[in-house]
Amino acid sequence: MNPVLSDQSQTNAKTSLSPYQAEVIDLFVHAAQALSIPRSVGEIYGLLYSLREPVPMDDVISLLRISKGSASQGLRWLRDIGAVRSTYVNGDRRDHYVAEIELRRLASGFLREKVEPHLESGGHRLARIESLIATEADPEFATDRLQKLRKWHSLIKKILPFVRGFAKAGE
Amino acid sequence: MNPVLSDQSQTNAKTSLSPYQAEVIDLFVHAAQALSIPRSVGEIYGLLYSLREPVPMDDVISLLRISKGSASQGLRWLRDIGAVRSTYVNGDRRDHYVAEIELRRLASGFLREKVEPHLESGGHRLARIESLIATEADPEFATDRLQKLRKWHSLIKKILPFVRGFAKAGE
DNA sequence: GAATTTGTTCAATTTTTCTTGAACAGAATG
DNA sequence: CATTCTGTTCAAGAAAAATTGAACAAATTC
Repeated sequence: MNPVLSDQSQTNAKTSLSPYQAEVIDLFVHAAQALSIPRSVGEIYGLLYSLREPVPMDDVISLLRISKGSASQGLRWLRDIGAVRSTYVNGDRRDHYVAEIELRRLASGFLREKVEPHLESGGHRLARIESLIATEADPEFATDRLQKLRKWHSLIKKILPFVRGFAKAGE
Repeated sequence: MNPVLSDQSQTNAKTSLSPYQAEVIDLFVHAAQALSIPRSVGEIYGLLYSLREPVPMDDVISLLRISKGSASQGLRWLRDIGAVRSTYVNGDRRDHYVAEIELRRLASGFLREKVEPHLESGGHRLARIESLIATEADPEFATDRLQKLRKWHSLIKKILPFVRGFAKAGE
């Protein structure tokens, strides 16, 4: 029998992964690297993705052999973007986590938390650039470039809701 | 007169930025950080974006005060995704660089070089996961999750051309 | 064809980011 | 109310990524 799925009491955390699980985790670790997301975050999400049942942080720690700190921070990161949610499990006071598997949720949480703030600050920077154009030797050229930047900025803002919508349509 | 735009011979590289240029560079440095692109790459692109005339690598080095190695690697990175192109300048045998300012080009070069390879390798990983499902204790559940991964994969592949198209439409 | 100019490469270093684990705070238990 | 359990925080250490600069190769000049 697969040791990962065997019955274990609350005090004996699970400690080994099936080959299938290892491969799923590997997939998410690579995806995380592609998006410059910490490896441990990819591992945790991959683990939860491979599991049917909610698991407590202790299992995340023992199965992935990562530290308590990493597990706690990684789960927080995932909760913040809505990629993971915690669930009540009868008779166990610890939080138990499950992966959120709707791409739409992942994408929109990621965009909201990790992309939109940058667009926000980009808007302020554009305003500052504008205020400096007057001091420039070739204000006409500078103005033209600023216009183009503004166009990019608004274009990207328009793409975001669409990406969300696409993810929704695909569910 | 703005020292950056003053006449200087080929042997006297430019050494100072206008406030406007500094601000444009700052914008791109932050954008680069958001995309996890090296700071120096953002600086170089920002500098070229702020300039009307093509400049040689020497000017990139002296204006940004970065090393020859960084400038060379950064320009290569930008050339690879098509964000920068080199231009012939009469009477000077050095390469001169200009920023490519069409968002469409930037986006599609970036997707081609930095995103698609990951999707490619993701396809292989999905196949490997499939081959391991048989060994799993709960193959039904595993199959279901694999299906969802495949859906994500193909959805993302469908979004890419669209993002390109959007960028094009906005020019 | 020697000397100079231009640009690349890569090992060493610096900087940044991630991870660890111990200390801590709050909640639950007995 | 002392003890245990659960989870967070953060300073220190480890790992990863970016930057530097010197060595090199190739092209150009004289």
